[in-house]
Amino acid sequence: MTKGKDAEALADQLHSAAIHLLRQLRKQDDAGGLSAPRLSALSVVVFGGPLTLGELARAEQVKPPTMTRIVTGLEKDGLVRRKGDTRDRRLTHIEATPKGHKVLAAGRARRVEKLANAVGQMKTRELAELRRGVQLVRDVVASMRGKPARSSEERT
Amino acid sequence: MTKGKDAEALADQLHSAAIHLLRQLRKQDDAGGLSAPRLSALSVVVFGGPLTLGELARAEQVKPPTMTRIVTGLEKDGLVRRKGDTRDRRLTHIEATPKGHKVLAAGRARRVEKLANAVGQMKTRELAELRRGVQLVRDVVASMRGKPARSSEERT
DNA sequence: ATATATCGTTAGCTATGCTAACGATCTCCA
DNA sequence: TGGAGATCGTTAGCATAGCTAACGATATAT
Repeated sequence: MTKGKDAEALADQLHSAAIHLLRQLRKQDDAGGLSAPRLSALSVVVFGGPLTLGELARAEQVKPPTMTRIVTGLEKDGLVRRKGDTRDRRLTHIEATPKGHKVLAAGRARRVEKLANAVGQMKTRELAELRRGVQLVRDVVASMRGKPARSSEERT
Repeated sequence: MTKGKDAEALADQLHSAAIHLLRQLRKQDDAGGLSAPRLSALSVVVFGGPLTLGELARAEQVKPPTMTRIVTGLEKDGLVRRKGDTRDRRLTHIEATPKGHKVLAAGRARRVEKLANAVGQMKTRELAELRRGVQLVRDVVASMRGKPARSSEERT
């Protein structure tokens, strides 16, 4: 079946493209003092309202200790705040500061500075195709996340 | 201009999708003892023939010290070999061992185990769209790599 | 009231990325 | 020919991110 071969080649290309894209974007992010994981977490907090640390960890698909450190870093930079919960005092709510909002906006502008240069020169048609491709990648990630991989045998 | 807004939103989604995709894939890679950077470097060596360390670093868009360590790790696992150059003894050529070839193949199979599960269930039409999207991402990365970002003012 | 479960943190490991500085080697030119 | 300067890979040292294991504080259920 050639469909399987296609999937295989596509997997590699997707993998490689993702790696190289992130390496490029990180250069921009670093310039603004925000690493990719921090930026991603901040973005969730800004748009997703206040969250507990555990929720944030799950959203970012990371273990709690890792999120603890990311949040600590963001807090040290004054981008988010920790707030205790009066009802359940085990919980820590994370919320974005005004500075967090500003920095996120600035960071996006900086990233887009480069991407817009490349993407802005694309034809409208290509833009639509790219958007479609991104959506498909999101679907793929979601379905990987949900179900465990079936073995070749089961897949028959 | 709505095109710019589109590009901005698309940049974020692309960024986020790349991060989450790699997080998923890394789980599989780790199972085989190969992290994403090592796998990527090994892949270049296997398919790109013997390379010097510097060439490999440039191919992977990484600084030489970083590549030194990645290669050291791969070498310790018996996946690549360092070979001196008789003419220019400053150079170190990196070549894949038979085991390197085998492990690369196995690693790809493992990744595809999951991706194929998701991708294999896609309609042929969606497969084509995804492939197109990946190609566009590669183009975007390439054009980011080539030219420095022009400022908003210059872009007019 | 006590046992169990949950939440976030700390401690400690490995890996990736960087810059700075160095030793070895090559190249070029006086 | 010989010395200055460039190039290559490595080492050293720093920061970040990911993990597991173990713990203290708090909630919940029996």
